Amino acid sequence: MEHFPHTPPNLTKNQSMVMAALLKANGPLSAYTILDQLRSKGLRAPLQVYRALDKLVEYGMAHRLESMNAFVACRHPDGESESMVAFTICESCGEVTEISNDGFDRQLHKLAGGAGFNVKKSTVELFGQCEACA
Amino acid sequence: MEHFPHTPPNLTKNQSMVMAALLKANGPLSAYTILDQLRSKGLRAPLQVYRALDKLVEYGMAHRLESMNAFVACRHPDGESESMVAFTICESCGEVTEISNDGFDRQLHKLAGGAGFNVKKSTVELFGQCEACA
DNA sequence: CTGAAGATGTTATGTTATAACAATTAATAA
DNA sequence: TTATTAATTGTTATAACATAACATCTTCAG
Ligand SMILES: [Zn+2]
Ligand SMILES: [Zn+2]
Ligand SMILES: [Zn+2]
Ligand SMILES: [Zn+2]
Repeated sequence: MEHFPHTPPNLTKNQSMVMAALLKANGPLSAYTILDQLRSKGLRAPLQVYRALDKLVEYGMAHRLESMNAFVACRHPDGESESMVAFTICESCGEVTEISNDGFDRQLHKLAGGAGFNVKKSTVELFGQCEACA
Repeated sequence: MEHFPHTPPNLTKNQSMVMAALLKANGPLSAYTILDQLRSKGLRAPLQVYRALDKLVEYGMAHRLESMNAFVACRHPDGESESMVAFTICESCGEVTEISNDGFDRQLHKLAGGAGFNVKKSTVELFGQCEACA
């Protein structure tokens, strides 16, 4: 839910540094990995990273991968729905991609709705093999 | 994937104790909560619980909720598909339910397949309000 | 300017999970 | 049975992930 890619508010110093680290990474980063990368730029404590990540996730500029305790920059492909987000995580090469689809979003709400449940936020993480590794 | 509810192999002592703790709980339990409950029965270290949980998850008798770092007994409703599992997690009362659906499973594979991804295992966790709390 | 809200810095602590190794028990086969 | 192997258990220590609490500083509307 609340997925607003490509909508960068004015980021603070710490938020900018963390966002830059996520953008230049080729895959998900843990908060502590980010911290290590930014120690040379003055960051010293986990909280400085977690606070920045909280905001970036709130702004829709980053996502948390629950199954990996890690974070990625939003790579929302243009032309795809912004409704719901799913991630594919290749177990061979570690590549993570972000996909979404209106139809799937509706299916998901329908599935839950059938059980009387009103979905506000979803975590969908798919493990398997990417095209290159298959 | 590999969801085999109601297929209990012969469990070992620790596995049985952990499974019993999950079954009598009304919701998800963290490994450390399980440990505390089973200290009186002789368990002393986190690994004893984690090892049992690993097996129970492998057997399909329990599930790990990635977004909560917690575990639940499989409550797979009879008559539902065993293909893929989704969880609803009520943000008001904490109730967790397990649902699955063949159509949704196909949709999910199709969505990923469209991106060239072959899904082997999925994590779907839905947050919102249950019927009673809505 | 001034007060309120937000962001930062820092220390300490809480929570979740695994490494490494020794000992024991269960299953299998000669 | 007995040797061999595989699985499970027990234990200590440590790694990895996340937040509490509090003081300080910055931003910005009124
Ligand atoms: Zn995104
Ligand atoms: Zn791959
Ligand atoms: Zn189940
Ligand atoms: Zn509820």
